[in-house]
Amino acid sequence: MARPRAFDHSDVLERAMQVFWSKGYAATSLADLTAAMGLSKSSLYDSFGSKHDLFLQTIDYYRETVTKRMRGVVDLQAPAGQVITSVLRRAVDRIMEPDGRRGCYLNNSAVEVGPWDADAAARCRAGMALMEEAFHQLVERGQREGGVSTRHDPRALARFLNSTVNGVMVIGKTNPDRDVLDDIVSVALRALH
Amino acid sequence: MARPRAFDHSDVLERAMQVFWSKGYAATSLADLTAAMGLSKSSLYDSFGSKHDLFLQTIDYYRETVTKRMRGVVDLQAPAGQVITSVLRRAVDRIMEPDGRRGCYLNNSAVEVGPWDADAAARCRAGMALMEEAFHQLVERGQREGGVSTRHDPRALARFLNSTVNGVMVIGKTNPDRDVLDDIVSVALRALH
DNA sequence: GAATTAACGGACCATTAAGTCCAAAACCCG
DNA sequence: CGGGTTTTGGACTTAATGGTCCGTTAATTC
Repeated sequence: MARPRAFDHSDVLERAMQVFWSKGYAATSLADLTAAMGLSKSSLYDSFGSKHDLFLQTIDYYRETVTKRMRGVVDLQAPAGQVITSVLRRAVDRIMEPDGRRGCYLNNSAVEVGPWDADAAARCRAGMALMEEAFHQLVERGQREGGVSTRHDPRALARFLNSTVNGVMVIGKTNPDRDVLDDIVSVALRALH
Repeated sequence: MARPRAFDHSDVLERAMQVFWSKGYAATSLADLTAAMGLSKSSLYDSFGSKHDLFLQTIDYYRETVTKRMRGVVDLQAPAGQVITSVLRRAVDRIMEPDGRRGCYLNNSAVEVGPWDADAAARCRAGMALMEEAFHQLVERGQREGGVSTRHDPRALARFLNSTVNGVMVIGKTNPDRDVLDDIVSVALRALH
């Protein structure tokens, strides 16, 4: 009866996110977006509303993908202490990759746009909460298994780990030096064991 | 013979920095700047070159004031371990103040503008290095005095502390909850002692 | 093949931004 | 007072930007 959707919605959303991620919200123009998404301006407005609406949708999209990935990590069979270690180490690895020093999307967005964009800020906060929650589950399991020190409240450790990841992201953004980031992670991990 | 400068250069620079700090670079318009600085557009361009030049100068200015403050902190008579503790705690206090959740100026600027502004990024990196250096001196002294664990290299601890401060800033920006920040600092301090 | 809907191209608009320029005014000091 | 400077106000330019609109084209189903 009619023409079906010719482009994959979440694929296009993903590409929009990549642009915002690389350039930031304000520095991204509609021309950048249409180029990256392979969409005409009219289609963009038809499907996503506006630049700002699109931006909010990319944050939601990011949160969902991260949620999925984190769920996979939390459900891993390995001892939770080791899982936490490898999560931190992989964060460092990713920063050292060519396109990795863009930092964390939630982090970037919250910093750039938070002060004047309550909608975006709320979404970022929700995303951060999910990260903390994932760490929380890992820490609880780690403490039961014995791989993680019980000197601290699991909630406190989860918050600390979340903060550490974000700290690494920020430091890595200004100074992507492997030795520096490894030092940070080493000390942080010491606090867990 | 002639009219002396009618405004205080660094005072005006300070105000410009406050605006950039609160709104970010891109979201700050010339109108915002002239209003806050109490200067006409012509004077602004005469004295500072351009919006972008002005921005770079505010980063330099910030670095200098922070350097001074940090030097004062490093030279404090109290045991270095206690000084470090109070530095972290004060960071949390400042975030809880009404205008404190703006985060760290270097941090914000690096995140927002770093990807496309090499000049600003370099200045931010230099500022971060100064912070790390201050922590380094404190840690070394703390280890000599016995208040800081010698299990880690002083450089590694300095980097860790610097990262922790930045992590706290970012978390505090998205979720300014005192309990969360206190948890982070408590765990981090445990790693030192 | 006709009806229906998705997507495009691109002209068009309104707004706002940064930046320039210059004549007038405010100011200080000899 | 008057000469030399600083600072101002505001008109003006230039160049993007986000956003709207609509006629056209393409794809799909009945």
